[in-house]
Amino acid sequence: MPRITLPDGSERRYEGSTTPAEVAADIGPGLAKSALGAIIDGTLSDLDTSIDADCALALVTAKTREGEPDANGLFLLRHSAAHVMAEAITNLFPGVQLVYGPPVEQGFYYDMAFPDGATISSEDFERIESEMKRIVKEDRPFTRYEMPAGPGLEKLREEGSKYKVDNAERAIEAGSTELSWYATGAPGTDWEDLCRGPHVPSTGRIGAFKVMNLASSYWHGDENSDRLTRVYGIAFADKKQLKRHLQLLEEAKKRDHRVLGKQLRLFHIDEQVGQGLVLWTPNGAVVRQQLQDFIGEELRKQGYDQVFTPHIGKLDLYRTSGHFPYYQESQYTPVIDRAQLHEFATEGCSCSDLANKMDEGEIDGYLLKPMNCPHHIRIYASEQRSYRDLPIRLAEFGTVYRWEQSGEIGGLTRVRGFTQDDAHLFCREDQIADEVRGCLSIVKLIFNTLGMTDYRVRVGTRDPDSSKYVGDPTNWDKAEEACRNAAQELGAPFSEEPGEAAFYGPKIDFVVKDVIGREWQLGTVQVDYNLPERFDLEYVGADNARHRPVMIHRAPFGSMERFVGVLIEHFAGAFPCWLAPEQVRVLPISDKSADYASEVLASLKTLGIRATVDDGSERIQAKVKVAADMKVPYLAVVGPRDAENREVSIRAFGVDRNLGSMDLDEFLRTVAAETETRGGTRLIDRFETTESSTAD
RNA sequence: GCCACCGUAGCUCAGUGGUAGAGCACACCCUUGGUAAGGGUGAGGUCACGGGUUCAAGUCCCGUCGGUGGCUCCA
Repeated sequence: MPRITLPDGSERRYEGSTTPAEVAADIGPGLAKSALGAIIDGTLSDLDTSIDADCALALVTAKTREGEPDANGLFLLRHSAAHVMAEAITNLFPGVQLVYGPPVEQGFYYDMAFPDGATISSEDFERIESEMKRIVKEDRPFTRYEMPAGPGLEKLREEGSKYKVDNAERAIEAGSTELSWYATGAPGTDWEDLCRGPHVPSTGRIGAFKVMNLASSYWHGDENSDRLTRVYGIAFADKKQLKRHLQLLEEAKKRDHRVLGKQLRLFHIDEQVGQGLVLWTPNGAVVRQQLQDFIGEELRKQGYDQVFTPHIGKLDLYRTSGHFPYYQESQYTPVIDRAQLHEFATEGCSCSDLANKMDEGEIDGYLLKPMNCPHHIRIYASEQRSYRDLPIRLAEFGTVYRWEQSGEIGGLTRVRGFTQDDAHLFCREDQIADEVRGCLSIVKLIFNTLGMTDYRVRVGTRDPDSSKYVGDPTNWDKAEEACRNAAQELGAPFSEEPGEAAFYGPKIDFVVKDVIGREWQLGTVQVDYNLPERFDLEYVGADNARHRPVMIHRAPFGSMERFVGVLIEHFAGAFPCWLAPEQVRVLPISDKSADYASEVLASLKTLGIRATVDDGSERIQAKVKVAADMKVPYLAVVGPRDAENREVSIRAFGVDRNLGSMDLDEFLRTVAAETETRGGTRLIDRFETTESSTAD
């Protein structure tokens, strides 16, 4: 006699076994109609799962009470939609082998292997969708059936589905004694798929869906294994939600830093220069420079020393650091002495001979630096260091070059040449905790100033079962503890990921999302026991003996390229006044106010404010529109009335009206103060406004 | 690197094997106006590049370069 506890605490008793569907029907016909699945003692389950014992039960519907899509409801819908899509594709493309089709954050996908010669393209999406519509319209029930592991495997082998056999074997290895299938309709006659479930009750419950795009993937994610075709789709409970989702995607496109980068002329990537090599145009250069000034100022306050180092270094340097031998495939090919190269050529040396000689150190070329640390290390090693000198903090906006795979490059977020806000701290063991904390305090300050609160922190610690790590385990424990504590103090969501430490030390990573939901690692703080060893670094201790310092690598924003890319999307291109390429645009009403306009402009420039004047012959409406398109924070409209009173009429980006006039000197002072305080005080706060963010 | 799609004016994009198009931007002229585009005229093209098929290619085929989405990778 199961006793069922509902989320509100109420209880229901049943004679013999029951199902969530029955419970839903008992609660009300509306719920019975809208229920998609159930959570039984915390496990998401089918609506017709039989309940024989006491349990806690929550029914899952497509929407929460607030009318938002329910995460579990979406999971069920999308998982089920994946089946429907797979059936549709199987019907349309005979011979397709199914691999794996889970729901994911942005919808669902199904991996499949097409028979030799067969291909699918986005032109097929419409056909697939019509076929899916047919299946949905038939409203066939998702029917689960189970078989013991042995016969189940036998069945799959007979069907010749290599990938499904593999899936089943993995499930059995993981402890399953039974395999389950879901038929869309009647087992034996209708389409079916090996699947753990759960699913919505019937295909008709999938209210709205769309096949989104195609991609390739590898079986087991292994590039040496079979290449699979992955078809992505999205599903919602109703058409309205789907429409909203597609609209949001459109909106997101407008925030895309690649789109805004062109529109606002922030940067340019040129085919003739090279893939993944960013040209910072004047507007973007302002944003970057402002950030660098900000970061640099904070670093000086925290006792960092600025250094500059060249873009290349001897190959041997990177042999010592280990970069060249271990990460060769992600570096640009070394630059080799012309005479030496010529000599080898006349000897008839082959390319592979050359590569070998390079590996073995018989050729000493130069490498475009993949990291800044070796140069900074040589600065540390250039003088005798005492324990009293530590910590030594060497900072540089250092440009590094990495040979990223061509398919991975794009926009500002993944490039081949980038400038890190890099620094290396050389310290004593007992200073690690303080130094790590110091690194994070800069991150916190800058993220707060920019209003970037939507980031998460990963703490990578070592895998206790592995022996790949260098350094003393008790020191590791201390360093990990320092990272953990510092991350916690930061106040952002953080996760500890055992096994994610580098072999040379634990690390803290900062991760943000872009407009299309992709996560990007920005900065990192890494404790390093390895490089000081490799370079035989030392300092003289209070005991007059030589000791090994510990290094901390830290680039809290990762690279200026990626960070500015993320920042463009964060602000949707509408930078706060202190960062904006153009802070103020002066708009004369007509030629009659041209003289006053140039006077205003000159005053702004004298104060170092980035300003321009729009002295075209357009009407003021057009000038306002054009300035709004460029997302200029403040517009100073000047006409005869303003000139007479030595005032300007102010308009701010995001506020769709004239804010009124202000005394010219006061305006100048206020904008200058806003710039100086990096938004600490703002001109706009002097007006009663409700800022809208949808001004474009 | 792999799979799919894409590359036409400065930008955003139409274009059915048969004369290269639009809007915006740009130049010039008219308009001198008070807060999200006044009006006119004009200039602007090796249709990414290289081959091929065809009487004829922006359009079809192959290759290269570049872009987009995903996979893999990211010290």
